[in-house]
Amino acid sequence: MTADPETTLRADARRNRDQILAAAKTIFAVSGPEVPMEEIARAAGVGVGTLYRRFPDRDALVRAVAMDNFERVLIEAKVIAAEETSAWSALSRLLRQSVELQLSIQLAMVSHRALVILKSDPEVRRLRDEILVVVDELVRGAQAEGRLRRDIGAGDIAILFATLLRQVRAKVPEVAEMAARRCVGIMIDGLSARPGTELPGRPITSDDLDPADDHS
Amino acid sequence: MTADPETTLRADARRNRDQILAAAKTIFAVSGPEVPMEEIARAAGVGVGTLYRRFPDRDALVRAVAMDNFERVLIEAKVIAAEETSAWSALSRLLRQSVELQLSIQLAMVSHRALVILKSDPEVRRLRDEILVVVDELVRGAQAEGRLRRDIGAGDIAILFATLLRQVRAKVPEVAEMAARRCVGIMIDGLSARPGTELPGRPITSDDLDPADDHS
DNA sequence: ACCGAAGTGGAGGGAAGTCGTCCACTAGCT
DNA sequence: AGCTAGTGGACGACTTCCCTCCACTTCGGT
Repeated sequence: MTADPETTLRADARRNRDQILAAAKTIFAVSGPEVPMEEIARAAGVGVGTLYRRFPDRDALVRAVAMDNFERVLIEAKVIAAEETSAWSALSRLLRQSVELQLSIQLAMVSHRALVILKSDPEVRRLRDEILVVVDELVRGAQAEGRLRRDIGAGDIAILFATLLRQVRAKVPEVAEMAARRCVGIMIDGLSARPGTELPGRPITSDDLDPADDHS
Repeated sequence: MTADPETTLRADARRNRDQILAAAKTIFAVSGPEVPMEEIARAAGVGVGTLYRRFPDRDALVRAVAMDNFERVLIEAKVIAAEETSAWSALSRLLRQSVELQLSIQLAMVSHRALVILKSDPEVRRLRDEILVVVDELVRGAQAEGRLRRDIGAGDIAILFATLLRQVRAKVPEVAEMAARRCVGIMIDGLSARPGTELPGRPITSDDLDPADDHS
């Protein structure tokens, strides 16, 4: 479904489509999935008309962005897992990269809006689950190696990063970016095994994150 | 300015005012300072009319909430600092409590909206600065004790917690709450001194957080 | 008990912002 | 060179939120 319509697209249209996707990814990442469509269009250097031609409505765009990102992350995760020699180093490298990769929205199922949209799309869910499987393996692996604290689940990590990576504002953009990177660093240290304190509650698994069957 | 109007208020009015403040605090904490006024009114069990009678506009409400919270936190911080025997234990206890105290918005100067509002109010700033002074002392103290990693500033901590404490959604509310608590735990561990990895950039100080002289 | 002042709720006018359509125009492809 | 896919952005409908206003209720002193 991703390869089909892309091939039949005229060259310039194709380019625009990619730009829209890229712009949307960035903007969604910092401002959530509810930003005005026009802003996305502007950032992509196209008109709203074009945007709507390509993605019939906001939901379609969100879905597309999610797909794209999940795919990228999944690949990245697999590559890293293959390259690194230990699960722990793979995990921490993946997390560090996630700043650039804007893992945020992707895991950020944390946004209610995005959540309901994605929930309905089995394909997206499948991808997401695949990612979680990889992460889960890394987690278990790193724990087996004795590098990752044992009182933790993949869900803990997901939540940690999903919430952390959004919207760190500061005086200057560079500071904000640095801040994000530092936060990740601190968190990774917090994750590593050590004689340290015990966490309250029980490890949060990926199941805990599943889209709630919402009542509202 | 806080004691004056409260005393002349009729008993029921007083009660309503408090409920509004409490509701606003909670709601701001999870959804940011831009939520519809009506929602706050509803949560407080009053009509919008009442809300507006007590706080002429949104800004006034935000200010009031900030004042109230800053005051509470400041007191709390001082008490803790006095009770605990080491700066590190004081710091980590304060941070742990911040979940309940919803330190979020207060430090969450992170929200652009709140930021500009509070920036204009010298009284609020004074309070905020006082808090930062206390935290700064704890940070330095804990570092002197060798318990807190040295490559960190009060700003790092502020950012860490401000971003972390907002809106952790999950299947069930209890899980969300637990998740928040666990995140804090992990972060505290990440903050503690250890042979661990070095952080990128330089320590972020409280100055870095100061309201930007904004161009937008 | 009673009454005046203080307080209350929520309907509704109006401002602001978004959405998605539509169509005159441009530029790829053959 | 022409046909057609593609483009941009003005625009009307609609939603959302703000805050005012006023008929009604409640408090608290006498």
